[in-house]
Amino acid sequence: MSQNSTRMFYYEPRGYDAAMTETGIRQRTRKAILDGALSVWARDFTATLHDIADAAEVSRSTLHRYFPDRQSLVDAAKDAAIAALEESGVRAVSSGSDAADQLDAMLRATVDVGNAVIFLFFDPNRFADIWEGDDAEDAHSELREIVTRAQADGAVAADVAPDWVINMFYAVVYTAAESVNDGALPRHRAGEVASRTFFGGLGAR
Amino acid sequence: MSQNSTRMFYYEPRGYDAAMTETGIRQRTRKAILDGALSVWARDFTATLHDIADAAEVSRSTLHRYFPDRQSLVDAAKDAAIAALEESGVRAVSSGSDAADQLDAMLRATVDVGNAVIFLFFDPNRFADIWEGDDAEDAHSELREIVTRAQADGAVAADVAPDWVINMFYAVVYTAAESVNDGALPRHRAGEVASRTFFGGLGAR
DNA sequence: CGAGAATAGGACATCAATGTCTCAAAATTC
DNA sequence: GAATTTTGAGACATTGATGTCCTATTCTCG
Repeated sequence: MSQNSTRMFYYEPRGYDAAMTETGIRQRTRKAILDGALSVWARDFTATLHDIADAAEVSRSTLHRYFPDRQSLVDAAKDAAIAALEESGVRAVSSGSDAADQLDAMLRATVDVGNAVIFLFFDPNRFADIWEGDDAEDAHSELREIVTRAQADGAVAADVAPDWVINMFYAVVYTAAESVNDGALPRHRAGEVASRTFFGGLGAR
Repeated sequence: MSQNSTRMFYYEPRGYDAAMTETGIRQRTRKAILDGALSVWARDFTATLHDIADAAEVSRSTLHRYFPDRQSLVDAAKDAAIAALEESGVRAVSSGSDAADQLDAMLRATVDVGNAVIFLFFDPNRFADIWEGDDAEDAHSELREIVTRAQADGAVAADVAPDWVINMFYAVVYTAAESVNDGALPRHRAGEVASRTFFGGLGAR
């Protein structure tokens, strides 16, 4: 036929298990896009795929090669956020048995994935389908258990409700994440600053 | 010229002071559109002008006749929300001098304008330009003063921080407003239910 | 270096939301 | 009930986001 004699492979997006069998480069690109989506959408969920491609320092073509349509990127970002959050929780809890240490580790770990937290929880309607039933309770039960124990140990003020501590926990995470996004706070100092603020305000004197 | 002999007036939108010099009908239509915008945008700020026209039971033409573009409706809705909120606060404070009565009245009044609260405050980035400086503090200072006085009177639990009470105040308002929007709670019972829940949880035993 | 892998960039079609305009019908008022 | 006001409905142009496709260029790794 009239085909050119040179090779004409234009590399197509992979199938569902793409993330499993990808080369190192593609894994890094995929991660960059997901990170960009998380940080941009955490601040404004109406942001454009163009905005996300920019944030990920990738062309829009490349973005579409990895995530054919908007929804698939939303789903992947959601999964990535949940995975990051769970991983950070596990890491923190296994940092020792002392409640105060665990709480501190959990705060720093959560600040590290602050964008994931904001992306997932900021707008209750965004992923309302996921949090129905007891899932919302379960998500916080581990943190609540640690907080209660820390209060019993005298490491955290016991004259406020655990819920108040938990609300403060997330308030600090939110503020830290926004400051990092704004560039007002260097990422490597975020955990330390958040911890200092949290315990300086709530730690037993 | 070639003009038809019959009258050809197609009534145009009015100028900036339209709301001042309007007839009763137009005032009611304008209010219906603003109410629709508030209730729809409180739940989802990305909602379409079509959605708002539907909610207001008005055609899209009519909506555009009153608010030429999206931004002008957003601005008008914002102004209406602020006015409603301030008016409800004034009404509640002047309901007596007893702190508990004032707090109860303020809660019921705020539930009445729940959509305005959600529309204005739900997404801190939405109207970030308004709340810069001390305005955010001032907006809550009156409520905080009443709460503190109610705690001193023994009408509200004093072993929690005033901020926690204020957070609960808005949490109850949010929940009530959403329930009314969902149809799960009749509007005329919202104030009563909110008040009962709020004081049943926080009132001194 | 050279083949294969990956990306950038842009042309293009599509779609949904926005905004404009016109006319007919309904509602209101006198 | 006639004049005036107001609305509903739809046709239309515009715009921005999305999604597809093709090609040249760059990168990576043996």
